[in-house]
Parts: sequence; C-alpha cells; structure tokens
Amino acid sequence: MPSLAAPGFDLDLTLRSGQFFRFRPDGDGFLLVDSGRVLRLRPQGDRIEYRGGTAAHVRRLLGLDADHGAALAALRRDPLLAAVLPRYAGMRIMTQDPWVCLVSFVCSSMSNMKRIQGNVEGIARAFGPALEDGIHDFPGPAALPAGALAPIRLGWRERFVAGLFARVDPARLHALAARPFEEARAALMELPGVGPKVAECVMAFSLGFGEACPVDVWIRRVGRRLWFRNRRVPDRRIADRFRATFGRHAALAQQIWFQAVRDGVPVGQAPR
DNA sequence: CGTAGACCTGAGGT
DNA sequence: TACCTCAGGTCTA
Repeated sequence: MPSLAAPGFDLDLTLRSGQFFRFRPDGDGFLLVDSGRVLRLRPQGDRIEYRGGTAAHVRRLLGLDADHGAALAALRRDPLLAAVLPRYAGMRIMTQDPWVCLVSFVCSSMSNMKRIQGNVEGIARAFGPALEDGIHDFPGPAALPAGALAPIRLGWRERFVAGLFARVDPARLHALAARPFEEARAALMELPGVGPKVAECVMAFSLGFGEACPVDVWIRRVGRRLWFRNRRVPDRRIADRFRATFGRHAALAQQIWFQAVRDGVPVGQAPR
C-alpha cells in the first residue's frame, strides 16, 4: 500500500472536526469519497497509507500541502490559543470539492453532524453515480424533478438545496478560488441558503481561503469571551479579529477553537 | 442597519 | 410512552 509523509498530522481529529462529511471508519482507518474517488486511508506513524487515489489528491484533500510549521508558529503568537494547541496541533484545513462542500454546509444550518452526514450521504446514494458497491459519488448540479429531494428529509433546507442544484455552475464556483476574498464571499452569498457563515465555510474548506473564518454559535461564544469581554458583537467583528490575529491561518485557528470548545476545553484561561 | 420569528426534523433527555 | 428541547443559519419583515 502506498503511503505519504504526514508528520504530526492527526487524521482522526481532522476528519471528526466537521469540515468534511463523506467519510466513515473502515477497519483501522477511514474510507472517504471525494471528487469521484473512494479513498481508503490509514495512519501509520508519521505517514498516511492510502489506496484509491493519487498522492496529490490525498495531500490536497487532507491539507497536507500547507506549511504547517509556519501555521503553528502563527497560532502560537496568541497565548490563549497556544495554551490549547498541544492537543490540537494535528488539525489541518482540508480542501474538498467545492460543490459538495457548498451543499453540505447549506444542509448544516441548525442541524447536527450526524444528520448533516446522513443528508449528504442520502443525496449521493439517491442521485450520484455508483463508484463501488453501495458507494456513490456526489451528483453534480442538475435540475432535479420536483419533490425528488423529499426522501432526503432536509426539512426547510430542501428549497435551498434544490435551488443550488438548479443554479450552480461548478466551474464558476471553482473559479472563485482565484478571486479576491470579498468578491468570492459576495458571490457565494448570492446563492440560496448561503449567508456569511456558510460562505466562509466553503471558502475555508474547499476554496483555499485560509483567512476565512466561519462564525457559528460556538465561535461566537469563544470570540466574545476571548476578545470582547463576553459582550455581544457582530459576527463580522469576530471574524475580523481572527483575521487580524492569525492572518491566512484564521481558518485553522477557528477550526481548532471550534473543536476545543466542543470537547469542553475551557476558553480564555491564560496558561499559568 | 440591528433585531425578532419562522422554518423541518430527528436524536437525546425526562 | 409522551412530551420537551435543541441543533455548525438564513431569510424576511
């Protein structure tokens, strides 16, 4: 089985951090689906063994191309993040297919990981081409027959997802990666069901915008406590503060805090 | 411009 | 069992 170098990378942590939903445990590793490939990954010391795709694909998907040393150095400049960093230094920002990412996070509003994962898998199973037995690729956008999404049980997100399937041009979506931050963000927010939070998720987790910072309820809490004396402030100010502090590593900082607070790690306690 | 409600559904707790 | 609450927001008034 081929393998690639991944020093200090925590596959389990990264996959379970809610950036990407098309994975499941598989033996002592994981099975992932991305961009028409079924990838089987297994951590093996400081390497990742892989099957089903190219090293370049795996490295890109898992975020292993980034200069992680530089990122960690940037994160350590903030003492509060530095305090929790030892536990989360193995986190990476993934770069998945933008179209799948977009649909996934539109499905994510007021939902939970388990249900989001079920919704995404359901769409793939119902409409995507089979890759292997029982494993389907995610379908590309195409107008779906009215009511086709009903069995997926998306609730009130259904009309948004239907709108995406009818309207999105994947090539144009992909091309946003080369546009300036504000332009890409504004373009995404014109899509149905896409507000600031989802837009920055797509930018961070699929378009390579390291300065993106999705502000959800958890990050809102963290941000207020860390920098605004627990006062109510607009989400935009929180995201801007992440960017001012961590620059192009804001997305990684955000993802680490997100995981940390969900793990119950106390926030804002300076290291003693 | 900032602020309430509404919006489907299913999992988890009592 | 039959409720009750809540979950990675967005849209509209």
